[in-house]
Amino acid sequence: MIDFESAPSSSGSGASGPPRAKPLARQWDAETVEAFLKGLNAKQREAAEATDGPLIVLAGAGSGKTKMLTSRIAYLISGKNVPAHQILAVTFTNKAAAEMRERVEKSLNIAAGSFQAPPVWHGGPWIGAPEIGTFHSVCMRLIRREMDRTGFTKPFVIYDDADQLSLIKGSFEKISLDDKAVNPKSIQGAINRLKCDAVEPQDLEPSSHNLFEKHLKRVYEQYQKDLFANNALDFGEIITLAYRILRDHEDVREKYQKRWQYLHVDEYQDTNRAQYLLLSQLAGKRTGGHQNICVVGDEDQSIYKWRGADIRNILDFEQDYPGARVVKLEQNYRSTQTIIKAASHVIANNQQRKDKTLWTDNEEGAKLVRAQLADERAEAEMVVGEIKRIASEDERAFKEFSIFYRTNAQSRQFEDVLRREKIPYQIVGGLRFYDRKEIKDVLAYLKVILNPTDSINLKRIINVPARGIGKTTLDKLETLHHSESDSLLGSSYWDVLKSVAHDTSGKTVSAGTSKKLLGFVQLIERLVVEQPKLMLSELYHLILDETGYARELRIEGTEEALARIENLEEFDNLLKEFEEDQFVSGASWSEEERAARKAALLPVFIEQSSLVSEGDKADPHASTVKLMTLHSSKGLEFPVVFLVGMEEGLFPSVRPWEETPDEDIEEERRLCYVGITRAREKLVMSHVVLRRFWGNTTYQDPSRFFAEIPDELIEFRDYSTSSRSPQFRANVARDYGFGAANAPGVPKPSGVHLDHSFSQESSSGIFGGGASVVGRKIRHPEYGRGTVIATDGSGDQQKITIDFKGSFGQRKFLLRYVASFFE
DNA sequence: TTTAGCTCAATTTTT
DNA sequence: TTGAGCTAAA
Repeated sequence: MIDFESAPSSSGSGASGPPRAKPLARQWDAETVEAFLKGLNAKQREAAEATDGPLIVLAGAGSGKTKMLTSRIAYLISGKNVPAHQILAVTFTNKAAAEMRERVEKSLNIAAGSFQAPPVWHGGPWIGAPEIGTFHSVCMRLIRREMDRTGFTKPFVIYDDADQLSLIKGSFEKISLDDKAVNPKSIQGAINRLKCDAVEPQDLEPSSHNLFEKHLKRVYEQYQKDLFANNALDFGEIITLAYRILRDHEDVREKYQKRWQYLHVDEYQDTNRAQYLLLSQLAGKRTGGHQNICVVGDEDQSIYKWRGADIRNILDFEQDYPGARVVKLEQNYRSTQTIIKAASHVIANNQQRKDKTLWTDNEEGAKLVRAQLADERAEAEMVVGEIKRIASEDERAFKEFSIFYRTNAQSRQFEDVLRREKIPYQIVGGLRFYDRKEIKDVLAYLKVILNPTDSINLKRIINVPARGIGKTTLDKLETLHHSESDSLLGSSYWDVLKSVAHDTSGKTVSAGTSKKLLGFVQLIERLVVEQPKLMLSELYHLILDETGYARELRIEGTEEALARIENLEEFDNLLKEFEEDQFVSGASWSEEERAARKAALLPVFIEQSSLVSEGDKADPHASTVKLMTLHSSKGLEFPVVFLVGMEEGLFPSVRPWEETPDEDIEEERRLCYVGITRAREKLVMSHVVLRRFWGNTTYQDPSRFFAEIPDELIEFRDYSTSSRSPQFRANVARDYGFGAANAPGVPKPSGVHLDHSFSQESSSGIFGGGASVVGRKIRHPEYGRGTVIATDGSGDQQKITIDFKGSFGQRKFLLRYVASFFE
């Protein structure tokens, strides 16, 4: 391993060393340096120049924080003569990282791509480039550099959520835990939450009467072993492993504290506990860090609590880093005054926030619109109608419009109408390209070729396409595998598979079956041999040919199969593009260098594919209307925004059977704030009277967030009486036994429409007589076992507090909804 | 071994 | 309503 502390700061790379990005040997005169800072406002400039010591920048929506960050990095390099490689900047998305990299390069006026890590990376530094990447990519690089501290040896795979769930189900079997006793998905959720909090299995102390927690600890322990045995990491583990390396090895920690002298963290409000601890290892006082840490965030845009983001990280920064400088960026350059005022009024209802007031010099702009529609069909018609109208009246391109919804399920209505009207649209987010079945299948082949120890991907493809290896055979293999690993031989699933395939005695499986297995084993072995000789796309074609994957789909011939073939072709393009990227400007490379690059194609591609999201590629310039969830909208902006489904229960989202804590409502409110502040000029918010959910129909109240916007900023348009669809009428008639003529004025059942059988059963009141339920045990389908520790309210509104111990803690429920869960 | 029908569950998803 | 995952029949 190359010691990068003593590496020369000029490009004195050894004869056979890796190619390096060109060092920034340029001299910067004061005038040029000043030019970097000139475009900033006073606050932005203050933040950019406060380079030493802890700094927190509270950056409101649209306040130019990326501009500030990139100028700051450019200033560090040019004005402060900080070697570029001593600068680290972490973001959450690849897109944000790419943008930052690009903009720093641009302001330093150096060729785009100079900051790209060399594709073939041998563990040394690339002098002259700041390290800009996502938490996950930065941690992966660290882990790879320090691989000898981890026990991992081979190229590892990164398991996504689906892979993780499969592995967890396997862990259940290994410890003979019935997946009906606890739901593997809730265990998965709990494990991931624990990882976000950097809690390891040995830290858990399950109380003796809490079954869920006991199971959790056992599964978590086994799961960690299984991950290791598969040479696999999950997303949470990438962060926690990097953290543990730094925490447990002083020399490594010191090395990185020296290496990265200036830390930058974007979207700090979304960091979780593990990420927080990781940063403390690099910068913290207690760990001997330099404390040159600049975090940028907006507590009002923290919308990932449910994924472990800990809002305290941003709220408590000043305590964590005493003497921290605080700079607020409050001027918004994006939206009209009306939009900013509305957003500020909404967010002012939150308790958990810092004192920060967004303002703008922009013009007042049009009033917001609140539109009430009869049902979701009418809502979609209205939105698309408005898009057409505004597009022609204001001469706007379709790319200037966007539709935000709370849940993905809402997109369908809009898609239907957009398609009918032949308006080009694009769904941002949604199902990732890499999550499609056929892509996961071919990726699984690639991953297995790289790392046959990876049992999850091996099992995925062992009978895909169908080659006559059925459940019975798989069960036998599984049993063998378990007993083998018990005997500490440490054989992988792949080893077991090979030995069974070569066993023609007919003892374990029939001769016919072992022949089929052998066919598969030889296929993989052939591919493993061919891999280093081939370009990635050639290998891919070989896989498709040898397995007959595409052939099968072509024979199937259904529309779905054809779509899959298209995706496989798209994947081919992607591979070719990737190859070209890896070989740009490679004319002068030696044969060895070329061979090394070729061999590295597969591992580099695999890792990259595991760490990218669809959103990274969504083309903002394509002239299409963009549809996305509110979560995906963060960081984007559009001239015209439609915020749909603004109804109680849907947005803010509420689970009717459970009391919603204020914190959750606050998070929904932040989501609303994010949505509103995406709009530059026009914002239309809509809600419907009647909405169909999973087959049944409910009356919807308008979202409480409307009430938080002052009347003078918003115009109300009621389309619900004129736009009633036949479906609407039919539903009202069916559900309420009267014609639609009465409907709009009808006394609305408040809140959510209840399922009659359910509410009747519970109101008959097994516990209605006032008998205390405190101390009773309950088994909740989602949270497992718990004990009632308190009640309040009475009658229909009686609530109980249940302590689930473990990671779910105490939760409040309406008694009538959980009455049937008592043991 | 495959597949047709059944049950069950169902926010948000940067990596 | 939709989809995934599982059991019972071909």
